Amino acid sequence: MLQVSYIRDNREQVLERLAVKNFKQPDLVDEVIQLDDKRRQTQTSFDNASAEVNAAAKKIGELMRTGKQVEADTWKVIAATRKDNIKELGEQLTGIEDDLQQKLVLLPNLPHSSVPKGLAPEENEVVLENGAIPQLPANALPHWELAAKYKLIDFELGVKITGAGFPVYTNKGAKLQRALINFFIDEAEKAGYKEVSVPLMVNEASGFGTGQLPDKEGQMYFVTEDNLYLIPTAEVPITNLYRDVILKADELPIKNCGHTPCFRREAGSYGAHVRGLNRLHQFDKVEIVQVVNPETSYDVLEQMSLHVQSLLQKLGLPYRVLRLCGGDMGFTSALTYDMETWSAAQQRWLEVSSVSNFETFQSNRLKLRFRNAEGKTQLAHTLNGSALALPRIVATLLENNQTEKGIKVPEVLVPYTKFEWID
RNA sequence: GGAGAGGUGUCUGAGUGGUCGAAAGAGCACGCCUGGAAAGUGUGUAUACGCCAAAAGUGUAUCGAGGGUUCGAAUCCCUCCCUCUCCGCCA
Repeated sequence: MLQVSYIRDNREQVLERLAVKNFKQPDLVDEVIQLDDKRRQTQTSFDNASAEVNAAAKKIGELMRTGKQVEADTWKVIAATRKDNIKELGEQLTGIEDDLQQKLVLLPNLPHSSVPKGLAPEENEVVLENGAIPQLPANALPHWELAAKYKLIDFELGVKITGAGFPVYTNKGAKLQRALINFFIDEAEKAGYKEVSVPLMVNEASGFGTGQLPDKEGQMYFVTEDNLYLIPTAEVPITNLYRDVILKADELPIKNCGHTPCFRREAGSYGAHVRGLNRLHQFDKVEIVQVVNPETSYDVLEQMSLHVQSLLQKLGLPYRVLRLCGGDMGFTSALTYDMETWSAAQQRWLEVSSVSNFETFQSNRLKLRFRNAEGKTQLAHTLNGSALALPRIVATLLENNQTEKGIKVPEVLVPYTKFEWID
């Protein structure tokens, strides 16, 4: 959520930045400013009226104590007449605040100055490409066929017990999952992230804090009986650990990592391009999250990007890094890098990670602050990234490493899988 | 699921209608003391919003949330949420 004070002081710039994101309702900006003007006026009236009544109440207290009953009664009458006025002003004020809030949550985060303008994924900027694109023989199989051939994943069983998009991993497929999770967590810890294990369901306040609500409730599974959402990413519980927290400056940066399953409804996105592991309702992911001093957040973003890249390098996967254009960026992000690996059998890039700086967009909702050098509270910056999401990594590993003998397990994973070949 | 207790500042914890943004202690920060430290001692120590060019200052709100009674509510009443304890059930 953008800060009203910022919008008020930087109207032109806000409009300019929103245009980069192709934001469709720029009028909201002025509506917010107007509502804020009204809010402040009303608050001043309310405060002044309350101050009068408070003073009268105090006076009555004194008069009562000194036994001046009659005089106290006359003040009571005066105070009573002000009451309706205060009540009305108070109702006006909360009404305005609600309106303001409602409009405010519709405004997306402002993109960083380096974000390219653009509407569609094709306009994302390729920052770099790394790793040789493997040339597979003509009879190379896509991962869903490999998964069947080597009995690694049983999609049909998943359909039976739950439904489409909930695969069952079997044999070395299950082992590979666990190996990747442990590898990713170990790498994150080496990079200074502290592991946390968090709930997989969150309440509404948490959903709001990281920006999933009220915007994207359709994407999350909702447990109606208990009013809880299944997490679409560990970002939600991990970042919300710091909701309503004021940190000391020397507690920054906070670096957490965690593995969780992620649940996404992915409503309306069925089709050939989501075959196999390409898009699932449930998948595993290791997430890295940081809470940092605003001065350092863009350096941190680069570090996080490099961390994700190092994982892909160690796994020997060819990848590219994209700087998302305004139109393809998420609602909450100021700058996002997507990492994609080349899926050799499908002949396409698959997104395996997304690393974002949210600046104060989340922390403003979370009330996540720190005490700065002047001793004042200031909103921290939050960032997160997948490091990494499993299914598409599994997909490319299987596809890219297939040989006539079987599938070669990357060297770095062997200590975790305890086997070198899937055959 | 049944029965009970309770939600106060960073924490412990007092506070049953006015002098309460809130005692006391702990913690923390700064100062004094000390060769240095501990102990001791002094001071300070919530957040948000408004007014003000800004600092200073000042006003308002906030004692789980919302509503009510009252001139006045942490304190009384109602509704909701949450936590804890015991019993039951169970990994």
